[in-house]
Amino acid sequence: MIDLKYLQNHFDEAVQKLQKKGVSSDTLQGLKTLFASLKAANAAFESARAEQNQMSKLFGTYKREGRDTAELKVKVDARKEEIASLQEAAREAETALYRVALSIPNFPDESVPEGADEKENVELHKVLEPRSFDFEPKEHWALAEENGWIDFERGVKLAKSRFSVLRGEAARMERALISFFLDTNRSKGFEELCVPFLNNAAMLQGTGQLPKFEDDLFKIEDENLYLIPTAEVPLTNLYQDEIIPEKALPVLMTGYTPCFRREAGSAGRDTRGMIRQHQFDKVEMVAITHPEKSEEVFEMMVQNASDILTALGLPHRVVLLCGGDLGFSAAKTIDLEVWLPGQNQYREISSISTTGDFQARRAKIRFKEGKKNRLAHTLNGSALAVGRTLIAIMENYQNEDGSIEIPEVLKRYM
RNA sequence: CGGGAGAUGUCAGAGCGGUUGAAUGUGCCGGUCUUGAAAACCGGUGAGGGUAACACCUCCGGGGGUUCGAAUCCCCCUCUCCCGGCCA
Repeated sequence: MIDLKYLQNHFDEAVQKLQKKGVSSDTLQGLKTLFASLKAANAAFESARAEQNQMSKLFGTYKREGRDTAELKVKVDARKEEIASLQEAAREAETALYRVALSIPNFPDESVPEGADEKENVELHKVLEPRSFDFEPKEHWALAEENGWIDFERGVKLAKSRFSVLRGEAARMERALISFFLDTNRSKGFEELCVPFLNNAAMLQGTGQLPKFEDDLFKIEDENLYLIPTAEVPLTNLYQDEIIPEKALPVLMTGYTPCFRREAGSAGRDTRGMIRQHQFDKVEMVAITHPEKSEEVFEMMVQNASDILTALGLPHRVVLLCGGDLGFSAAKTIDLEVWLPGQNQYREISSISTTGDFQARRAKIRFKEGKKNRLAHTLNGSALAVGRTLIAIMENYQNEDGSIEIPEVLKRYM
């Protein structure tokens, strides 16, 4: 959630910043008004309640002194209804405010370039030269079929479309990649965690998936739980509603989880192959930092993900997202796009974001700074998306006969 | 899933319906003492909102109710622990 006091005191700046994310000034004006209404309603209710409390306390005094309380009771009763309605008004004001506030995206960081969509993202640099092929490189689904690595049909049979089954060497490589990623992250100081793949609504609200993006989630109706769309949800919310000692910062976590996404808005996109599935494996990094240290940790996370790709020998480029392409919670995002020779293009394989204090404010993740509690910064990033790495290896390590080499660093895992 | 017990501040653990936001112990911070440390003693120490700072409001698992007034009484839910069933 954005800082409502900031919105109140620096309205024009706020409008300007959120323009990059397509939020109208009318919406923000409405939010500002709701915030003012809440404060007014609270003030009215609280002063009425204060009077009531004082009168109630008198009963104790009167009784001890043996005085009659009948007159006092009449006085209190007279205001009862009024106070109840003031309380109701304050509650309604709060509900109205949060209904809007929770659906407002985060402010983009100053360093985020202007732009409407992914076409205006800025390539920062490339790592590794794509190899040249003396034959026509195939796309991963063709290679998958030739090698019997991915069983798309039976995945659909077991569940529905956009589910698939990895078989044999592919299944082993999936497992090898997970281990390789976790080990690498651990060597950079990230604690490895194994977390629930179902989280409750409060957690999904904490990281920003709810209330706005419920349609993108798989929900277990009977239990009121959601399949996580990314390990960012459980890892970040591990510290929801907690106050972390300053010396424990930064908290660096990594974990492997499957991720589940309805892909509600992407009908027709990437229907072929394993690029976009309802279920995929991912190893995630999450950091909770002191606000002054988040930039530094962000750079480290980008470097780490890039280093993993480099270690695998996968050519990639580092891209700074423009304002229009930023996600809901993100203040700043860098994508790593891996080269897919079969598709002859770069495709996203990792996305590293800082949310500033946006998620921390929602999830109440704070730390002790001296005597004061302060909102932390939260960051997250893939290192890496496992299925897409598998695809990248297939396409980059293919031979003319359709066979696939195993990257050197993975050999000890297979 | 069935039966019993419980949910209070870092933790432990009190709390007749009214000066209890909460005894006491413990932990932590500061001070006295000490060459230093320990011990002892003194003081401070939950969160959110609000304020220039006070005041003030809210929070004793969550929600609702009774009452002038609820941590204390009633109802519902959730969670934890113990017993039984089932089970990786």
